[in-house]
Amino acid sequence: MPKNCNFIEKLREVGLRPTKQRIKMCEVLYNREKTFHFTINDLVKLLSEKMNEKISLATVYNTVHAFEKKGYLKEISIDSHKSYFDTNTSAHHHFFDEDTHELIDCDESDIDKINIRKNITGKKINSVEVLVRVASDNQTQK
Amino acid sequence: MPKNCNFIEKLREVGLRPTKQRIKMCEVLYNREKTFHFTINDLVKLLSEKMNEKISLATVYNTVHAFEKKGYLKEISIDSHKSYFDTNTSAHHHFFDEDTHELIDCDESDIDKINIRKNITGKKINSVEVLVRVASDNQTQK
DNA sequence: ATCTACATTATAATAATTCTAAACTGTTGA
DNA sequence: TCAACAGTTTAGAATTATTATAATGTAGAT
Repeated sequence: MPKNCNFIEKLREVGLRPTKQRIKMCEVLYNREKTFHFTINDLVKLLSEKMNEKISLATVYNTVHAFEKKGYLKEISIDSHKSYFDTNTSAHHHFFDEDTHELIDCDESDIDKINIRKNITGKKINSVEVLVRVASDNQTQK
Repeated sequence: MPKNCNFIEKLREVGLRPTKQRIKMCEVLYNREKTFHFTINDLVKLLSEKMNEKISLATVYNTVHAFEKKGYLKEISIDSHKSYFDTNTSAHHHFFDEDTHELIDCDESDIDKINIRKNITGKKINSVEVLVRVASDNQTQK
């Protein structure tokens, strides 16, 4: 979703009713310079800061999943304890900083096209994703 | 860990006390032809089938994590709801069958070496992993 | 303005995992 | 051989993330 677009129209287009909770979520998610990586927890915190009224946890889950289904958000698998989401829904790869638990997008040019030689009969490839785990260089201490 | 090796010695080597639970777990995990992908739930089921006495869930968690820390098992991130583990601890990539929720190892030759052009200052690359999601080819129906 | 279908909400339920404290068991060394 | 200790196992409680439920609220069409 583009920055500062008409969120009400955007929501209507995909058949989501533009409620004030959803509009607020759009603003928090998409009105920013860079793409945004977050967990549900991050998002709930941000929302309760930026909203005067409180928003129900269930609504955040429901809306995030609705957005995911409509292609406004993408889920990223990094660790098994939490779900991470990404406002950049195009096919792209990630760095994951194991010190800070931060996700960083890769540009197209950062990683060469992946060439898959294996073929599984009767199955088609849905996605190919690379996760590069990085950590502080000087881990010798500790 | 090699198949049919002396698990008692292996466990001692890394400072784990060879209890009967741990030895049984080694047998279930490593005495097989191919590498084994599993969730904690899979493992608990298998163990309770193959053991006369029951094994505590907590013990399975503890031991899996002990094995992971010692490098006998590797955790794989696929979906955020469950932890998957792999008895193949070398660097390798995976196919994930979204229909059956099965993990399949890639051989060295299945995917070309990944070339990372990006560099994050002060951080070193710990791992580079590719996950290829596949699903049934004829998804037109339904 | 009213109606209706869909949304939101608080709360309960579930699922995966971790914690806890007591009982148990390999191992070490007398 | 056996006592003692440190590391393990255990059942169950606690925690955390997520989903389900059912009552209430609200956007949008008539």
